[in-house]
Amino acid sequence: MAYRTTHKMAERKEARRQKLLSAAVGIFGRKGYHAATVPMIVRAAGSSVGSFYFYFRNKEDVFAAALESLGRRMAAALNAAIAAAGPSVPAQMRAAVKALVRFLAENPEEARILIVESSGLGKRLEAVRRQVIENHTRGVEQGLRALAGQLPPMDPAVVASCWVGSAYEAVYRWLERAPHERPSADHLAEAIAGFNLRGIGASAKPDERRRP
Amino acid sequence: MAYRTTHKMAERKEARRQKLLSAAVGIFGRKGYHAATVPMIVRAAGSSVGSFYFYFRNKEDVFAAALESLGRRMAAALNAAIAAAGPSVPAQMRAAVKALVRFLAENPEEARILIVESSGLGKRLEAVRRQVIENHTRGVEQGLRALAGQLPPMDPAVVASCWVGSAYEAVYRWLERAPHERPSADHLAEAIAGFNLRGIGASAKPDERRRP
Amino acid sequence: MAYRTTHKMAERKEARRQKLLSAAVGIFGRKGYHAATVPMIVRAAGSSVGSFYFYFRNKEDVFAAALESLGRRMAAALNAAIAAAGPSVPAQMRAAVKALVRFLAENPEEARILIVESSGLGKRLEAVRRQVIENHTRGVEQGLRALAGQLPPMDPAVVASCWVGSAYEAVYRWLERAPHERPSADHLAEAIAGFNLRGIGASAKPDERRRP
Amino acid sequence: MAYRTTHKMAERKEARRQKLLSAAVGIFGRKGYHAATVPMIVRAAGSSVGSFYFYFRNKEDVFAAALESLGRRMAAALNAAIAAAGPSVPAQMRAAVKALVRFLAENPEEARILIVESSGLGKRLEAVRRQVIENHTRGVEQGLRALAGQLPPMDPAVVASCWVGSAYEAVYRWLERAPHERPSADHLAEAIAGFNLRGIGASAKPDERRRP
DNA sequence: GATGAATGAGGCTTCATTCAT
DNA sequence: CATGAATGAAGCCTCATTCAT
Repeated sequence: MAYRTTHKMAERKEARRQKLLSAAVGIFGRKGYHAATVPMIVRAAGSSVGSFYFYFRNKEDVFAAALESLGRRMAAALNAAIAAAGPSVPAQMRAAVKALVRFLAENPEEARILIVESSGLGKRLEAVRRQVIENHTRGVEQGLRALAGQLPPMDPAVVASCWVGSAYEAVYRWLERAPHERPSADHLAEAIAGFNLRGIGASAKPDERRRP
Repeated sequence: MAYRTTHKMAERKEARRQKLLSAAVGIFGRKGYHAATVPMIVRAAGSSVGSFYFYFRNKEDVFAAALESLGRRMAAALNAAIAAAGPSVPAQMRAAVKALVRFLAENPEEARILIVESSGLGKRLEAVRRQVIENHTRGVEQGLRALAGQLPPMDPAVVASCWVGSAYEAVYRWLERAPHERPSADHLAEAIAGFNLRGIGASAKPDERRRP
Repeated sequence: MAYRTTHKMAERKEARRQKLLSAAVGIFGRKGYHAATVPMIVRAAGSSVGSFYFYFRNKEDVFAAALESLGRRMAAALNAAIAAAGPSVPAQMRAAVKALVRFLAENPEEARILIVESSGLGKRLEAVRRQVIENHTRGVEQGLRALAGQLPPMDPAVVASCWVGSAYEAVYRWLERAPHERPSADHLAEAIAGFNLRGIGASAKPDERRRP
Repeated sequence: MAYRTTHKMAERKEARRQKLLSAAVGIFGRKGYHAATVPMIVRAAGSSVGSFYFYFRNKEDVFAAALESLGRRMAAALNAAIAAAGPSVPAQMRAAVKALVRFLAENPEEARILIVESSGLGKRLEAVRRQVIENHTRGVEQGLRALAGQLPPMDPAVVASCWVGSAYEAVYRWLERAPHERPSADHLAEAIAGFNLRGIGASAKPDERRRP
């Protein structure tokens, strides 16, 4: 019976950690890293500072955890979209862009953490943030290399940066607008995908993407 | 009569202000807004806290001043490049991208202020920062509208964001690399310009840009 | 279960607050509001700045708390004296004067806070300070109105001010003298009471106070 | 001619000093000692900090000067009133009260400096302030001693304090009210004088004051 | 494990005062 | 003499982190 109790305890423990983590995401996304305080987070989580420091080494630590969780979830979303897009690399890339936009649009607090509120936080955190973006960029870069022969000559590293940069900036600006006065997330995704696909020299038309 | 020497004094005054301002740019660019402290700035400027608060209302104020100066200088650089590029709009846009990259490559501290080290600035400062980028974006948007008929259909607002986003992100990533292991700024600019011009559906080849 | 010991903790908490508060009273009474610094107070209380700001919002806040506690205790002392003085209003008023003098003589630091060390407190604090005196004055005014028919005609509002002003100033001057070269607090109280009772036209002799 | 120039210069010098001094009175009376800043004062005087420190040793110094000037002018007003009141001591004392009230009512900023804003400013200034009030109190005390035989027995020192305390407090409270909702200064003065004269056991009726 | 009181380093800012022009 | 830029000491306050209960 002991291990069962232990099991439940572990579950509770993890649950509490998650509650703190998601409260932190909310506060960080809304206030930014510096304006967020540990008391704020624990209040939002219905917990206590003591608990906070039991589950996380320090403030930086939750932020990193938030970023990492975000990275995992984003990667999962992208991979799922890519897998569902069939074998055509351009189609995959388009699907990935759309998945990214949808993900960020549905998780605006996390989007803010990734795009806005995590710059300039010092070596450690900047590294974690870049990790997320680098992963993404690297994925794009691979796609580009796979298509190398069929595209105009270009520097894949730079162009991959352009690809993700254009997406993030466009989403950022879109998020800044009041929800009722901005186009749909799908329209946004389409526009970004079009720009990027044309940018790499691939056909930009969504309906033609698998045709010969 | 000594106290009438208003002229030289005004010069010295302005000089001191500039010294503080550029010291602030340096610190902000290197450490970020939050990690930068007023004592750091005044030490770097060879000045004193008292002087600092004589010339600027507060820390936020210098940052805004830095950002504004940066915005002005950047706009000047872009405009000069555009003016020199002749009447072809695509040529102008290409020239602007190259000027932007060159400017940021030559002023890496200011680039960092604008792109990286600016998280959690609070409404006011974030607005000033965005202003700089918005101005830029708006310029691009105008270019796009001017070319409307000759380009594939696209949402100019979104595409303008993509345009500047791709540039900033690519420059950012370029700046992160050690100076000796990165391609030349010109190569970078060329690659970005290529991507962007293709992205909007214009010819991407630099040599064709002025032909009818 | 340890963390359930809420009772003892609450006691300790209140004790700590009280210690800070009374240390503050001491410093404020000795140095005045402006010359008193938070570090001084916490040192006197054997506490820390952090704790100070845990218990009080800011320096103004402690001062207000000190003033309010003082007001309560003073009112209690006056009311007790009045209650013990029997039904004769003049006797009550005399008793109140004596109680006031005794209270201030026994709490010289608080007396200083109330009477002397309180310049330039800003609207908010000055209002709290005046509140204490106003309460007192209002009490006197009520007494005067109760006696209206039996006294020479007078403006009760002004006369009430005179009543309390004479007491505070006399006490202040008395406190300024070195303890060994001043008359007894009782003598002082008697003299003030005599002056004030004569001032309102009531019999000033203590022994006659209850006769018809 | 030289001495004439010197003369004029001395005049100008004195004039500038006076301008600073009266500007200081205004600011001190309105803001209090601590909230008043040297820049504020010099701006109000149309002068400069440099000048300020030429004419006064420091901030404390102007405050003391303001207080001293106030003391002189008040003493002059009281003495004039006393001289005009004829030989009857009670009449003189009544006249002095009325003159005091009138003076303070006509110079509310100075009244604030004397009564409110100069407490708790440290040894030196407190001494200057007390000087002003002590002078006044001493005058009252002398009157009391002159009347000794004709009055009920009382402690002249304490009673003199009561006398001035009642006046200052009543005036203070009167000044706090909005100008349009307070009784006339004369009414105030009459009420205070009545209280005080009764308080020392002298006849309180103004019209009977010179009768045998 | 949970709690929240306690700590103190360190940031921002003000302002009296000085002194070169 | 006038001016106002320059200085820096000192105060208030925040908040990440620790630790006794």
